[in-house]
Amino acid sequence: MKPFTERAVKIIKHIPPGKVMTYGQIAGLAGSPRAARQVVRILHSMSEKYSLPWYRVLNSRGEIGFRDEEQMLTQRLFLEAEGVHFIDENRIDLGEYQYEVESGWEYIEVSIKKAKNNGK
DNA sequence: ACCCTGACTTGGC
DNA sequence: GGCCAAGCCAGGG
Repeated sequence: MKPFTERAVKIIKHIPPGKVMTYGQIAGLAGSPRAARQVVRILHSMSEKYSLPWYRVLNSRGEIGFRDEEQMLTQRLFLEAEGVHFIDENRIDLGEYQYEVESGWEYIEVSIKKAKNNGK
């Protein structure tokens, strides 16, 4: 797995319950700000394999990306189960739920290490 | 090795 | 607000 992919996977796994991140935001933190589509690819092909909380990733407008009604509903139910309130059929308030990372990738790395230490 | 696929984002009309 | 084009690229067939 390439470094970008590896970092993106770590970031996605690191999103806390009840919070969301956008495709572009993840791409930026992983080191390639314009690679939102790669994040899509990762979610599409690796969610199951790496147990990713895929439903916590939305587009830059705070909407669920799926066009398909059933998949969209599935994602919405996952989020609502974590307390996320929808202001529209498929849209949430990013200002309220977006997981903001202050200082880039380094911060994520530190947080992951902390989480590991807590687990010991 | 080439080709296609993706749930995207941003900036510029 | 909408439409368009460009940027991005690993994994599977």
